[in-house]
Amino acid sequence: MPELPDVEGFRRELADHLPGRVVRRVHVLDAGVLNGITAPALGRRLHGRRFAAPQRHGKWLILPTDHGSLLVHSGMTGHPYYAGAGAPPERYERVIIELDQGELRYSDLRKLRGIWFAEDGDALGEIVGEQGPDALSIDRAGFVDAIAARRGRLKPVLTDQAVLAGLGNMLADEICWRARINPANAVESLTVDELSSLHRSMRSVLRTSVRHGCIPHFSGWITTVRRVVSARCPRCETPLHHTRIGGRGTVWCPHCQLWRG
DNA sequence: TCAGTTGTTTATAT
DNA sequence: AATATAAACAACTG
Repeated sequence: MPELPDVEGFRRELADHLPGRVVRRVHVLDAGVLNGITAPALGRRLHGRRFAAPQRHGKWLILPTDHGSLLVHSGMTGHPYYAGAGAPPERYERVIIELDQGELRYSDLRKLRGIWFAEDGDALGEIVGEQGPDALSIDRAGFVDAIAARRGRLKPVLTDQAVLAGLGNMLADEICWRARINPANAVESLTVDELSSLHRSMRSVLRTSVRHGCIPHFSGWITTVRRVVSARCPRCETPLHHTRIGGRGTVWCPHCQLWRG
């Protein structure tokens, strides 16, 4: 599930509870979510540390303390959250960090990504890898700069975190559909107007999604019907096409989003 | 039983 | 150097 809007929702929730909290004890229920650090070492690093305000870049959640940062990438199924002490556990709880008030928890069904610890900014940069500008805050000129220098098909470029950080498979389809551009079109083929339209669609889709903490299931959104068999375009009723672009399931309207290679 | 899945990395090929 | 593809990671669901 987690793309930029979900992670921003996690950040918002933690921002209400985490700043100022001090780590009392770390319980690693499943070390499979830890990366580059053992459970005892994580306990030593975090013990007594005080959390500051949580931050986000793309799909990365950054939880700074007074010495080093906890980094969380939720993969497809991860959920970092704050819980009052004694709150019932989620189904796939993996880590519980006891605080002086309440707990910071991480649950994750599939464990595709997980948790890292960065001692400093250099370590953080190594862990998150090359990241483009955050999709939520980029302006039109920055968007065009990031996208237009690339070649290849539009969708894989939009979802490349080194180009633009935060967009995932579903957001990319929603944005392309909103902008009436085929996700398989070559980036080189995009006109100035189409790039502007893409940026406008991205802003609009992100703003609404961030407000909801996820891509909303509204009628009039293509995401809502992407898994429905024989689904039709919410705009023109043409049967939607399903294909695979860049190895990912992709849905688009053959009438609204003309293909030109 | 088998295909598919909202994310990313790695290896291999073009 | 960039881009494309497939497989792998893990644990489900239909």
